[in-house]
Amino acid sequence: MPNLTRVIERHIKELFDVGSEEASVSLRRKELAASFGCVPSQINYVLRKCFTPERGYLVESQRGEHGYIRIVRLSYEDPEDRLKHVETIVGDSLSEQDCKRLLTSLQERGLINARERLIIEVALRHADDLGRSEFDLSPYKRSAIQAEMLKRMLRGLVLA
Amino acid sequence: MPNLTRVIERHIKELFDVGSEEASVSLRRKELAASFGCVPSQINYVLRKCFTPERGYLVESQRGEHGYIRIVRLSYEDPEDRLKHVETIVGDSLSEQDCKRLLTSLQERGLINARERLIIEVALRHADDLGRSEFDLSPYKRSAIQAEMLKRMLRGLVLA
DNA sequence: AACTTCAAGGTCAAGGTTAATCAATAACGA
DNA sequence: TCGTTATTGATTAACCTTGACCTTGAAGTT
Repeated sequence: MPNLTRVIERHIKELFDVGSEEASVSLRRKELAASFGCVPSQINYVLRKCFTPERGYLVESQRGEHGYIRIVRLSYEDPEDRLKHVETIVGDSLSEQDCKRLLTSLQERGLINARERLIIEVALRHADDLGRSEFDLSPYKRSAIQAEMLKRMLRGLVLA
Repeated sequence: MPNLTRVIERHIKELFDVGSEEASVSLRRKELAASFGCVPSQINYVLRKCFTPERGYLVESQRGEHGYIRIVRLSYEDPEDRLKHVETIVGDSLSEQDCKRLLTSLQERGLINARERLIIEVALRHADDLGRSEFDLSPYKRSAIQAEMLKRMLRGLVLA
């Protein structure tokens, strides 16, 4: 028997499929857990593990009576290859120059637009600022952090 | 039967819509409560929960005879005002919850879209991850870093 | 003007319901 | 075996609803 987390992940993804065009699904944590015979917090584990922004999902929830968990999908599944492509380009560390070149290239190919690029550049710059002035990190370490951050941001986006 | 709070929230928001661009609506607590068959303090709960500054609203009221409650929808017309509003709400540090509320509100008003929100959340998450697991920062410090990063990311977007 | 009335709205805490978190443990895979 | 991933359950936090009690302020009364 495959592990429960995978089963639940697949089940949730199927909920998206039946709604074909549906970009979000709602569920009740307690019921879902009951239907899989597991403890409710198992659902949180699956969400934290598989339905992250980095994978193109946003999760919102409500407690109390009429509580729910809603999962919004912003991208279609299984663009693993494109994803790999991005990771290869970014690598483990990249210079400011490389970063700019990459973003320009993505923008030219229509994978991101000007506003999206702006957010990304601001975030990376801030991380770099902090790394230098607050934590006194080496240039290499800072560029490694930027690379990781860039990959995460692109992961969720490039899929769509 | 969806929960009462949501129903009342939606009802109040519709009052804004019918007034087409009206910046505020007035209502009487007792009457509104009666029309929904609930206790008057339920109205206060809805106001406290749904019509807060981070969601883009202000509430003022008058007691005594001829009392009333007025709900003002903050104007997002002027870019400078929007920026000021964002900076006020974010401040030096803000909870995960307030962050989500602000982003939701900005998204509802069309100031950011889902993809933009996704990048923002990824960047904040990554900063938080790093702060915790790599640099062992206190929760307050992490939230301060996230606040600064959020303000920077929104600055360019909100002014556009 | 000072006082009283009383019709508004405000506050708070209790009680029930549901989701999130976290740390400990178990299971798995290299 | 060792490190990662999965699972669990106890605790915590968030949400909704209600109702008892408090505060304010306009209008009437003296």
